[in-house]
Amino acid sequence: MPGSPELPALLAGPVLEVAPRLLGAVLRHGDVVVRITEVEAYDGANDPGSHAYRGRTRRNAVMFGPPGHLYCYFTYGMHVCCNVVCGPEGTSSAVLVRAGEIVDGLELARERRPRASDRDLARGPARLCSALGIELDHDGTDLVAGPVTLTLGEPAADVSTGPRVGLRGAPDRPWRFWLTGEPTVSAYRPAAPLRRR
DNA sequence: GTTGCGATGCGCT
DNA sequence: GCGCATCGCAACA
Repeated sequence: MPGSPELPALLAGPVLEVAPRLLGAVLRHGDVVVRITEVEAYDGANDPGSHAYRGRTRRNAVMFGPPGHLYCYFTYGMHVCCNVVCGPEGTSSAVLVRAGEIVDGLELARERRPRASDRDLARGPARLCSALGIELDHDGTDLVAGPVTLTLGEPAADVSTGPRVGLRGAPDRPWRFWLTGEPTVSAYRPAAPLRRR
């Protein structure tokens, strides 16, 4: 099922305007469909918290490309997280998809995450990718053509904002957005200091 | 609900 | 080598 052809134009605006527009949008991969409930904005070269802050590398190359593509990365030795690339081509901003509600394909999502409650199936960026079956191979996916597709809805009516989760290197900016009152929004954890081994 | 900590491997300095 | 846009589990409140 292809996405809407006007998606890239809708995502080409400033990241702080695009990020809240993704709340309530629908991310689909095969039979599993997620309604996005929580995101974070990353402002490319201007943002010490962004993977693109120190310039282009092989890993972050997709962030520098056109909007409407998926940037996937591997972290903590075992997890995949995904972002929606936004802003005009040549800039490097993106929106991390942090959490969502499964709205279709519940059985398959449960198979992929057998120990999670339904509320936790896509509560957290790595959990969301796991439930959707998104892997590193999906880095660079065109979100109109698929296999992963994004469909925007109407702008959300009740949006909350706060500091981003788990960053050590960046000053706190209120660039996390979520649907107020949603039970599927991930619990806030401030960045933890390093522990000795 | 909270806090503490180990798992795990790649990207980058 | 060091650090990481995390998670699941155990223990506690």
